[in-house]
Amino acid sequence: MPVARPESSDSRVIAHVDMDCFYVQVEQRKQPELRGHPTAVVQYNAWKGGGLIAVSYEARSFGVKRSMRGDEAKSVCPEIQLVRVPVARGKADLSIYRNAGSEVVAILSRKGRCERASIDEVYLDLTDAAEKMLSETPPESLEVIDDEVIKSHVLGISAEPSDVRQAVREWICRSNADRRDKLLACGAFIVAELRMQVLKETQFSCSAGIAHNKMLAKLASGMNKPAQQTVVPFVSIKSLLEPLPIRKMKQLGGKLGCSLQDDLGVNTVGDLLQFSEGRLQERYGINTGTWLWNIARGINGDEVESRVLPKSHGTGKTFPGLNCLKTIAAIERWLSKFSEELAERLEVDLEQNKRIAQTLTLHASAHKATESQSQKKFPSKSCPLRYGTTKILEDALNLFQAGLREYLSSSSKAYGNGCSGWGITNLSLSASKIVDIPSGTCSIMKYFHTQDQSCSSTKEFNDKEIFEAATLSTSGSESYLMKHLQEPQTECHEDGTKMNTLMQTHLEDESRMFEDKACAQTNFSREISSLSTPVKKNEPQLDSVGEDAVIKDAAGGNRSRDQKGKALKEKQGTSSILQFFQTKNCFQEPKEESVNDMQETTESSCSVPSESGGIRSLHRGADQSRVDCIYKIDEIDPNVVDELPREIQEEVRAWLRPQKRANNTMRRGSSITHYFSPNKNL
DNA sequence: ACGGCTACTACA
DNA sequence: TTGTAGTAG
Repeated sequence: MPVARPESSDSRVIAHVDMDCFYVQVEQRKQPELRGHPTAVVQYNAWKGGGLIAVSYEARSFGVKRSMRGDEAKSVCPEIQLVRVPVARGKADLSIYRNAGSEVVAILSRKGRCERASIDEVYLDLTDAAEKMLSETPPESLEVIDDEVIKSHVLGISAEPSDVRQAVREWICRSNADRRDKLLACGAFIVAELRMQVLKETQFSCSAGIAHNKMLAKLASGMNKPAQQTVVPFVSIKSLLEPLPIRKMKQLGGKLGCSLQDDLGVNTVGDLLQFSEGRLQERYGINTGTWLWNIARGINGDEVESRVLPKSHGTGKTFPGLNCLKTIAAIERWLSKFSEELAERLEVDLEQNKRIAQTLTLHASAHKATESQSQKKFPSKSCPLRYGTTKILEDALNLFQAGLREYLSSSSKAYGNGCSGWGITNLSLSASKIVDIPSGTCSIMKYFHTQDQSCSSTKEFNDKEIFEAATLSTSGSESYLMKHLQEPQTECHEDGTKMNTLMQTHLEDESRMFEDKACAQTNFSREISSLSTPVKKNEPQLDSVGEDAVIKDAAGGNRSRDQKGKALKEKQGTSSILQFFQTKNCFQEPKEESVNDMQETTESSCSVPSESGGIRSLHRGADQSRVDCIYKIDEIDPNVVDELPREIQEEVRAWLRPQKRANNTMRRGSSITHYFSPNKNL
């Protein structure tokens, strides 16, 4: 449900930029011979020529519509060129469009706050830029005005068609105009400029709306397409909205809009004006009621959020009708592909944007197989996200099992895994709760994060530990590196349960110690501690440097590191120390024990049944960390450090150096050891 | 149950 | 916090 937000100002300059049939343009750039021809992008081709997801304007003029099948489009427009969406791992892969969208965002974000609203839509807050222009080079002072500005559509301008251009020119340059209009005029200049830049640098055309808020800008961007822009002056708002069918408004295209029509007889936005705020609140709740009252008047306080990156990554597929998945084996096959794609995208996000995702969620829809399940929805399930394809797969499978168990629980009969009882028609996996890695971690992060895929031993709970690719906590009180790049350890505790109880007391000690001895830290650990989110009182800031850490190659260390290093170097072009860390390649298929091992726990905030029928605790705060990959620190040839970029050489040397720890008895067996000890609860 | 895939927000 | 529902392109 939409919610009302106070309006910070009624003279902001907000733009909504909408790419024209974006997927088509992306394909036309790739294949220029398609330009000018009726073209559509279609995904999958098996059934009736696949479904259209983007249609060029040439094709639209033939009556081709989105959501037609490919065959249908061909019959309406025989010369249409159908371009298939790329397929990877047996499913549609939209990454080329996502990446193209990023190109556009990079340009549009130059002039003000930029919010990526979808793969092909962006909101801009150009208030500051417009005010600057108005004070420095107001439109009335300009001698030449770009044609792209003159071609703007300005709502409410009355002129004969032959005079429109002149009327727009005058509106833009009026020296006695309302300040709000002048700001919008400046916005029109800025947006025209941006759109030209986008065209020049990406070859993509776009349309835009320029108004005083997001809602109006969005409305306007769709009014004149393709490759045009539309301005909504303040005085035109009323006449724009009054006759507008209610369902044209964003957020009112679905059930809410339907309810307004059916229950209140509201067919246009103007019709809404007759209802008091109280009445609307009565019917739709405080928030939505106020929101409705506001939008009827063109009031919308939504801020343009500064966000150019997505808040989540997802991948999934539908399996309609007889294609539904009926066995765990089939589920696993697909989850495996999804895990791969997700891990890949997360990896790119980490590398490019220094962000990590914290939550893995599995969504599914199920076929109704029995009456008892017919109404029941397959529940979605989440758990902490661990990086690496195999870990994601392992967790996803557990989430699925948990969901399935719940889904089937109501049915009178107990269904086995066979081909009985259920069929999955939609399955997807997503990664969310993405947070930035604090700056300063990046230098070293780059060199270690890539170990994820290769680092997937499931004997992890019994191993000594040093690195963890990425794991997470729900507490948010520890640093990223603490969770991911663990210090060498001095001890290995096998009993996670005991450790947990010990931890509580040790944490406080550790916290005090940290404050006292912060300067004794190595560079490496200093970086670690600098990463920490601001320390709250009583929240431990952990720090520990293992003196005699044993770092071993979890793969067994049979090959010399030089061999392994060379092999990887050629393949990946990375420095050898990194390869050393990467080459443990302790790639193992998940073993059942890894799940069956799980002990029952009573304190978990979220428990899912494990395959063995035990309970697997998912959110355990600080105890999330596991470590899989182990190295012998003295196996690292100090010379390879020279191959690292200078900015991290010191960090690594300090870390490799035997620690001088005069007064460090507390460190041995200190809380970090417990903190990162094997945790059988997870 | 053939409009597939993705992603966001609000809410309980 | 996790999970659901609604919305949109």
